[in-house]
Amino acid sequence: MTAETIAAPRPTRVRIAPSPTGDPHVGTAYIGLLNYIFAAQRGGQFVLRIEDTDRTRFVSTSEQMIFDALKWIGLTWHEGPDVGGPFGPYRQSERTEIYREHADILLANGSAYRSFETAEELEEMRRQQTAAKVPPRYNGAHRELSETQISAFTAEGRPSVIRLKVPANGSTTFRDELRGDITFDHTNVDDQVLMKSDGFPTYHLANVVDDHLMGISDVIRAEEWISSTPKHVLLYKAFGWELPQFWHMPLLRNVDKSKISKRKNPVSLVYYRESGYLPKAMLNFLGLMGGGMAQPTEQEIVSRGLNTKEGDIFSLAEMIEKFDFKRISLGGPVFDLVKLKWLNGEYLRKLSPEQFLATLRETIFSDAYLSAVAPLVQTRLETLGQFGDMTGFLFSDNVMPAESVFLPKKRTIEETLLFAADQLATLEAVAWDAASIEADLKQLGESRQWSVKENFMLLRAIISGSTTSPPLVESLVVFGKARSLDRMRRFLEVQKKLATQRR
RNA sequence: GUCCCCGUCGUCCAGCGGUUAGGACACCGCCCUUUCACGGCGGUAACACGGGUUCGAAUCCCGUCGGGGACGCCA
Repeated sequence: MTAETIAAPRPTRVRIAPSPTGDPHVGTAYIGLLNYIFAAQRGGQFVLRIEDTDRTRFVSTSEQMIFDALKWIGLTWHEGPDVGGPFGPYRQSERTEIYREHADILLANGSAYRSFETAEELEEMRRQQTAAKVPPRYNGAHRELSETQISAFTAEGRPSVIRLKVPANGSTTFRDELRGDITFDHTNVDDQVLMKSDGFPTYHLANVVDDHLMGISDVIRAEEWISSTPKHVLLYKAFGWELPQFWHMPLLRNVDKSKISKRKNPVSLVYYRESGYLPKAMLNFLGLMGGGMAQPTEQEIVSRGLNTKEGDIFSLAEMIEKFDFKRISLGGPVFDLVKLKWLNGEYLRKLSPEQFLATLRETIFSDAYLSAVAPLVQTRLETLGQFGDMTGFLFSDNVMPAESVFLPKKRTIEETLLFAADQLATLEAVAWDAASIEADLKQLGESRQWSVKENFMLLRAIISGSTTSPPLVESLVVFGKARSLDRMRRFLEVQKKLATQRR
């Protein structure tokens, strides 16, 4: 089969489909921006769909944070859970009946089958395959189950999943608009689970069904999806649906070129907002990633009297005007905080003194923030001038305690860093209120034989950079989860590096 | 390990068969300046390697090497 599908002209409709599993991610903003521009350039529609089919990772506050973060950088959408639209609902958890019906269609036409292995059995299978150095893949044991076997399993009450029946032979080729044809041999395409045993669909089914039902013409998503695209193509074909065009964007990277991750780089948009980055700078920076913007030529710079930096500084409107998807560079761009900061500084300097003051008052010196900080120190200070001394770490972007500050007397550096990592893991999982933080931290200390004093002093040092500070837990609450966790992660990364260097 | 994608200064981009390989960030130096920053000027720094194709290759083809991604009842 070939990828040549004569695409009937259809209206441009694109979407982003974030999962509400935590803080809104810079990658979501990046792909969101690209989709937004794509739609704007073609007079199309930009849809926001919430993919909340994994109830184990679901975070209830996440959806609203995603809306807020996208609006913060200046993106809006024509259809979505909050604004509605003709193709709703836009939350996958509200569409389960639709997926069930479509899974039944696949079952009926032989494109999918029921499989009754338990998660443990599958894990064991993968373990053995990995040990034998063969690619971990479903072994197909239940591909050809007879009706009587299926009835028997069902009668036993065994839970089942529905898997895609990938043809044993042949291959699937699809066209990536940036890369050209990409072919996967079917021996390398796994019988993907489509419906989980809890009745929810996996990404692959839900995504294809929704994209089709919502009339999505162009799927613009991150490169990490390339290897599952053949499964999606197989699904479109099994349903007899027209394929969308696929545009796989390069993946944002850490400094070491690996896929961007919170351990090595702040990735929460909440972090950037609360740390005082301007949304315009963030948007501009994301637009820089992967190219796409034609830089002004030497002649343009001269004739239009542009600054030479002009090539790197542009607005959303300019992006819509000039961004060219066919120009995108395929090498994964490093998310370089240093350059982001420079850009942010450029935007800050452009502000009039009045605007600058107003911006400070809306952001890091907002009434909301100050009124949360003030009670922490009111009883502790003797002059107002001490306010800055006591709360500096809550307004700072760069805190790193010396070893003499954070290292408990009777602990080695190794066990201290290990414990700090445990603190991080604990706080990552906790609801961000004083009682929960305190309880979980204390529980961790007990289980690791760390005294309350050692425990809280270490964290105090990491967060405040000092052994003296306003109350720790309250400070954490005020400082916010995104920034607190990031400070802890930076601490760990830096100290681990220093520790290895010493060895 | 298997499959797929990618490969121009440290980083982000420009370059689309003929350029002294260009710009920005970072770095270094000089100027401005009581300091720092801003600003101005200048500098260091790259076509991964090997074969082709061509009069001519960073640009086209193949291979090698390197990097990344995927391989979940996560998305």
